[in-house]
Amino acid sequence: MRVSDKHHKIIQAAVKVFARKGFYSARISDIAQEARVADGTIYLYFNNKYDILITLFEEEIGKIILQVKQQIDEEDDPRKQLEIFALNHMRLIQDKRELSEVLQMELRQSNKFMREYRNTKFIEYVDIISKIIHEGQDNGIFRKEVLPGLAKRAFFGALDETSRLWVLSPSHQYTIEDAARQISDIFMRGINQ
Amino acid sequence: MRVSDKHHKIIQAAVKVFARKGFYSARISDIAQEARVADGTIYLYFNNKYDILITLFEEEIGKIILQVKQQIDEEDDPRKQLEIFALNHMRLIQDKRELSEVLQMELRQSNKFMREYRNTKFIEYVDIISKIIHEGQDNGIFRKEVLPGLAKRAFFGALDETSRLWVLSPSHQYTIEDAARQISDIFMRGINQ
Amino acid sequence: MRVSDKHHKIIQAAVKVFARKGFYSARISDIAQEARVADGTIYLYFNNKYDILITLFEEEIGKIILQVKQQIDEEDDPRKQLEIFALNHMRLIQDKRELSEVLQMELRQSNKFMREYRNTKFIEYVDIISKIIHEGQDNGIFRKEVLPGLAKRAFFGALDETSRLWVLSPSHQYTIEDAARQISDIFMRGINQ
Amino acid sequence: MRVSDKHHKIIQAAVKVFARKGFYSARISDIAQEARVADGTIYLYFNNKYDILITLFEEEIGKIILQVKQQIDEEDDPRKQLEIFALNHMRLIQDKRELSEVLQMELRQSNKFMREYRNTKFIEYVDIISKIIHEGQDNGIFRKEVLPGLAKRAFFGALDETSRLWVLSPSHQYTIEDAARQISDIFMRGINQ
DNA sequence: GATGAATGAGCTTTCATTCAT
DNA sequence: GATGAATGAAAGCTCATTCAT
Repeated sequence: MRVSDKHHKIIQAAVKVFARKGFYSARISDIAQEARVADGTIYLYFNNKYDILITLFEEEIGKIILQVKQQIDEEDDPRKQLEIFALNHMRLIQDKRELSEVLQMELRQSNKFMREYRNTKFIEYVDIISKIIHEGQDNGIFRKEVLPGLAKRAFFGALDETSRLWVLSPSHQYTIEDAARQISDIFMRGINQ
Repeated sequence: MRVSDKHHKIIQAAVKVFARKGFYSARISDIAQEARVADGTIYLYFNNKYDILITLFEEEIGKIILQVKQQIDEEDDPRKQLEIFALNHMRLIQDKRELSEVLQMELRQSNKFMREYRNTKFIEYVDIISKIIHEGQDNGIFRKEVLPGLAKRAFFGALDETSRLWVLSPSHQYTIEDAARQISDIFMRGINQ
Repeated sequence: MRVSDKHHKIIQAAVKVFARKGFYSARISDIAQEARVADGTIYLYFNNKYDILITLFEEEIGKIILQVKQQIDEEDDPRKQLEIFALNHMRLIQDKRELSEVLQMELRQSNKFMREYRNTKFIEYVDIISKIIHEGQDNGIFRKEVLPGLAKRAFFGALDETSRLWVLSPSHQYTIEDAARQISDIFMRGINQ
Repeated sequence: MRVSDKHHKIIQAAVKVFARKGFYSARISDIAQEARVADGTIYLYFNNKYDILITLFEEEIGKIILQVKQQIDEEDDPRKQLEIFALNHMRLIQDKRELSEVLQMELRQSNKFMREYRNTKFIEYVDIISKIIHEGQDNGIFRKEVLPGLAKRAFFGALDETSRLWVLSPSHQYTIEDAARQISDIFMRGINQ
C-alpha cells in the first residue's frame, strides 16, 4: 500500500462527508467509515479535524490551479483567457460537485480557525484573473481605469454565486457552460477598451 | 421595558457573537452574556439556537429590502438604479459590518437546517436586481439576450465577493463606494445595448 | 372567592396532570395551565412541587378513609366489612381513575423526598383492614394464627394489583365489582376459621 | 476484559443507583461513577438513560423467571408450586434487595416511556401463577369458578405489597419466609375445592 | 393576592481525541 | 502502522422557583 493511499482515501471521504453534512456536523467517525479506516487512523495522517479541511483545500485547489494555468497558457488573447477561466471554473462545479460545495461553503467560514488560516492557494487561484486583466490592459485591450484587484473579485464572485445557485437548484434553465459564456461576455464588454 | 426589547437585544447580541465566532462556535451563554440576560431567557423568545439565526436573517434582511426599495423607487433610470443598489449594498457592509459578516457566512451553510430553510427574504433582495434589468430591457437600454435571472446572480456575486474581501482585509486601497461604482459601471457596460 | 378555592383547583389540576405525565414529567406550568392560574400562584398555596403531591395524598386519602369508615361502621359482620372495603376500593378506582393512578404510582416512589415522608394517611387506610381482621379473630370468625399486620398487606396488595391492571387495560373481561367480590371471597375463605 | 463486562458493570451500577435515588433523580454520572467508567462509556452500551432501565428489567427478570420455572418444574402438586413461587419471590426480595426495589418502583411508573413499553417479561413472570392455578383446576384441586387471570394478580399483589413493606421497614416481626408461607396458605385455602 | 417574565442551576448527550493492544 | 473502546469536557435546553409589578 502506497504511503499516500490512506491519506488520499481520507481526503476523498472528507470531501463527501463535508459536502453532505458541512464541516461542523460531520463527525470524524463519519469520515472514517466513508474511508473504511478506523477513527484513530485518521489521526496518523492529520493533526485534527480542522487539519483535514485545510489539507483538503490546499491539495485540491492546487490541482485545479495547475489545470487552469495550463489551459490558459495555451491561449494568448486575454479575452479568450477569461472565457477559459470561466468555463473551467464552471465545469469544475459540475464535475466535482461535492468538492465544489465544500470549497464554497467552508471557505467562507470565519471561525477562529479560519481567521488564522490565510488561504494562499485560493488567493493564487483568483490571482490568475487579475493577471489576465493586467495583461489585457498592457496590450490595450482592457480599459486602464479598471482596477485588476477589484475586477478579479467581481469576476470570481459573479462565477461563484452563479455556480452556487446551480449547485443548490434541482433544475436548470440553461447549461452551466452557457452561464460561463454569458458571464464572461458581460464582463469582457464591461472592461473592454 | 418594551415587549420587543429583549427580543431585539438578543438579536443584536447574536449578530455580534455570530460575527465573532461563527454560528457553530457561538455558545448560547455567549449570546446571553452579550445581551445581559440569562441563558434561559433566550428560550422565551426563540425556540432554539438555529431559530435565532433564521429570525436574524428574516428581520434584518427585511429592513434592508425596505430601505433599498425606497431609494430605487425614487430613481427612474435602470442604470442609476443598479448603481444605487450597489452603493446601498456596499454601504451596508461598511455600516453594519458584523451583520454583513453573519449574513455572508451563515447564509452559505449547507447543514441539514439550512437545506430545509428556503431563504425567501434573500431571494426577494436579489430579485430587486433582476427587476431592474428586466425594466432596462423593456426600455431598450439593456441587451435582450442577457438573462435577468443569471445576471442578477452575477451582479450580486460580484458585489458580495468584493465586499467579503473588504470586510476581511485590514487595509483598503479604495473606498467601498468606489468599488460599488466601478462594479456597477463594469456591469452596466456589459449589459448595455 | 373562597380561600380554599384556588387550593382545591390546583390539587384537582395536579391530579389530572400527574395522572397523565407522572410526577417527574409534570411541569408546574402544566398544572398552572390546567388550573387556569399563573405559575407563581401555585407557590402562594404550596411550598414546592413535591408539597403538591404530599398535600394531594393527605387530603384525598383523607376523604376516602372517612367514606369507607362510615360504610363499614354500618355493618357488623367482619366478612361483610371486608367485602365492603374491597368494593369501595375498587369503585374508587373506577370513579376516580386519575386520582387512583396518581396514588398507585407515586406512592411507590422512593426518592429522597418519599423516604422522608411517612405516609400516615395511607397507613391509616390500610389499617382499616387489620382492624376488621382483628375483630373477626376476637369473634372467632377468622383463624387466630393469621397475622393481621401481614394479612392486611396481602389483602390490600391483592386489590391494588388487580385494580392497577384494570386501570391500564383498555378492555376487561369482568366488572371491577366482580373482581372485588372474588378477591374478598378468596381472602375470606383463606382466613376463615 | 470480556465483551459483556462493561455492560454488566453498568447494569449493576444502575440497579444500585436507581434503588438509592429512583430513576428520575439518578444521574448518568452517578451510574458512571458507581460503575467506574466515564459518562460517555455508558452511551457505548445503551442508547439512553431509559434504555438502561428497560435492559435491566428484561435481563434481570429473565434470570428470575428461569430460576423459578426450574424449581416449580421439580414439583407436581400445584399447592406446593404456589408456595415455591411465593418463597422464591420473597427470598428474591431479601437477597436482591436493591434489584427488587427498582423492579417494584419503576415498574409502576407511567410516564410516556413506560406507557409505550409493554413489559412482556413481567407478564411472563406473573403468568407462571395463572398456569399453576389452571393446572390445579384441571386436577380438581382448585375451585373452577376462580378466574386464573384475576387470581394471579391477587396472589402476586399480595406478595408484592407485603414484600414492599418488608423492604421499607427497618425491623420485622416475622421472617420473610413465614410471610411467604402464610400468604400462600391463605391463598390456597381461598381457592381450594 | 395574582401574575408571568426572568432566572440559572442542572442534566443528558455528543464527539474529537487518546492510547493500550 | 492500525484499531476502536474509552474518555470527559462541553453545551443546548428545561423548568422549578422567584419577585417586581
